[in-house]
Amino acid sequence: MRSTRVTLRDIALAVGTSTSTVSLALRGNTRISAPMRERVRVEAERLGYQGDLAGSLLRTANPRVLGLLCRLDQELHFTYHERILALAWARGYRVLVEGVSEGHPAQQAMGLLEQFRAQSIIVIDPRTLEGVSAETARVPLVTVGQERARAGDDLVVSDNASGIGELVDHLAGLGHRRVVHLEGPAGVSSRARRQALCDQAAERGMGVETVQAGSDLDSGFRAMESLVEAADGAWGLPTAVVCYNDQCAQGAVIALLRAGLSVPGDVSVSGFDNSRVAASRALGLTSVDRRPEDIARHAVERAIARSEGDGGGSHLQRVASRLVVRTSTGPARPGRT
Amino acid sequence: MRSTRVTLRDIALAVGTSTSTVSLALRGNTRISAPMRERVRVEAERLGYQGDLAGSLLRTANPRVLGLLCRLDQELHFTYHERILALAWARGYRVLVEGVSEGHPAQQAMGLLEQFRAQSIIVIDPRTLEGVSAETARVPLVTVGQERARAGDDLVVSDNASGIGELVDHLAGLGHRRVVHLEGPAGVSSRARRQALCDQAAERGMGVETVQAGSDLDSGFRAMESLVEAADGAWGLPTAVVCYNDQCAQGAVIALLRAGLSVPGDVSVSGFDNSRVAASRALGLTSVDRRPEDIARHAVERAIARSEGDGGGSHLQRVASRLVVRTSTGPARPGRT
DNA sequence: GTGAAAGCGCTAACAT
DNA sequence: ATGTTAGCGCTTTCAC
Repeated sequence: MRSTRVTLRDIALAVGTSTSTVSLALRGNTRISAPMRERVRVEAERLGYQGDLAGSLLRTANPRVLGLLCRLDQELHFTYHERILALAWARGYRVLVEGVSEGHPAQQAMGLLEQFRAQSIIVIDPRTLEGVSAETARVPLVTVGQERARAGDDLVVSDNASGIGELVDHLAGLGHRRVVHLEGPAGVSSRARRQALCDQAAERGMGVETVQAGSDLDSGFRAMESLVEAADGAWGLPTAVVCYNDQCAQGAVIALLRAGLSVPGDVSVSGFDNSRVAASRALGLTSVDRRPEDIARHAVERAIARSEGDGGGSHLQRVASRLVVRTSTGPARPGRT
Repeated sequence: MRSTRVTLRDIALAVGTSTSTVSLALRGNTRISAPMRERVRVEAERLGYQGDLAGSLLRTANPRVLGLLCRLDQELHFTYHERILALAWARGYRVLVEGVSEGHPAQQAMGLLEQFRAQSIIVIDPRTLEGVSAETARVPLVTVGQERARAGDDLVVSDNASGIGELVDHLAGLGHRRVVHLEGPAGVSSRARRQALCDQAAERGMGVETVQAGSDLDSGFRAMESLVEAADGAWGLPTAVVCYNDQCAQGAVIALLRAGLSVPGDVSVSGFDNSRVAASRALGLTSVDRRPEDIARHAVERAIARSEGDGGGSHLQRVASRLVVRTSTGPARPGRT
């Protein structure tokens, strides 16, 4: 809790050299002799030197700072965030994270990142930028999602088809001939996922019926509650329900259990995103994994390239998803459709 | 995506004045005449001026930057984070958020905040600093949790007793004479909560039996699974279960439902934290709310005071919790203990 | 009411 | 192999 900061100058004075030597030495530049580098390192340690980014930021052309804009209340965004931080750090980049939420609009968040000199910004899900014209951004954007936040930028997109294809195969193999899809909230992502499901199911001669639900626990709960009411017993229910995401699936499972039905005995349920709850023993949701590590890797890759001045055309990276089978899906009850 | 930044100098040149005037004008200093302030504002807008914190940070003694260290994978931390951001922003402070996670240890996170000149740091839950000697921090810390991260710092603490007292009253009123407590992970927080429950229950002549569980879905699920197995039917089960937090409670509910039991018909279940899942219709958990808005308010208050040089003794703020009753608790089945 | 000048801590170009 | 110098964009005296 010392009031005055230890600077390069303090180290230089202590070692008896110049600030520029200290600066280079601390960054491990080989222009400085090994022994000198060591002496500097030791002295910096002793004085408790903590670099000041303000000075560094100001001077250098590429301060190696990336921005990240996401909605941290969504677990998947948190997963991306974690991976992105680790990867960027390993490459010597710092990441400034801004979580967009009700009390902290995207406009503010974006401004702050630019004020701190983020050289390029990774945006998880274009909807995070709702209310901001992406055009106002003065830096390159790398979007993770189904569509670019702004033309000319880079995009890392999940390929839903692969994982959903595996899911449909899995369900067909278990004898399910018809599935109900609990659809997500209106939007590109939801549409893309539904389209993929319909396409893949059609190819395999499986029927899909779509019901409006949403992305959270209660959307799934309510939608399933309605289905159960309308069905009047297990015989009127579909044998399998494919949900927009894991939260929605969780709601659906709870509704089934509350109705005295068994999962997967009476109804099989699948989710999407392979989140923590999916992996839990309590639910054991069969779910589609989007390989967040790979997505994060590509996003960081592009963000760094852009921050280093790569202005070449807008890149597109497609990452295949894959199915993770757990206990929430099982054989279709014979005799039911 | 312009390559070169618009600076104060650019605005000054355009308006035909000096950078110092522009600087003062943009910050609304009344030393500058109103018409001049307006001209500067307009020109800044026209040029798309975006302040550069690097310069500002470097020059000014109190750059009005707070740091926030939390575990963003926990919903409650996210809630605090959101409130803190909004409150700090309203008072003209920026907040740099660092989410500690596996790939991004507390040491790194703390270092980064200091490098960016955070004047004081709010730490949600002292366990967030695991692996870091808090003594190394060169700035004041404000801890939110049950104990200080470092002696001499400020603490904002949840008063468990008030909410848990209400909970015990509520359960007693419903006819419950004995409750089982699903305890959280070993640690101060868990201990404090258990102690509060035992104290409050003792005062009202209610019996408490403690079972080791944890803080997540599966801890609750497993613990409840064991209880159900051991009980062999509803008659051997407690009439009410008080869980460490909402996640744990959720696991407990799912275990009960899977066993064909009803909540609250057979067993009442309560949580802690009043999270989104507690408020969901699917679960409707009776839960203890910690008034995160108030906690956030006090934390921001102290952090700002410290950043402005308030060195006076270490403050302690206690925030009362309160019960939120929902549908997961109901009358005890008559005849059962 | 406004401008000139100094300097925050750092890095990069240019000496030596 | 190391030191000197200039300057990043901003705020803050201090002088007018």
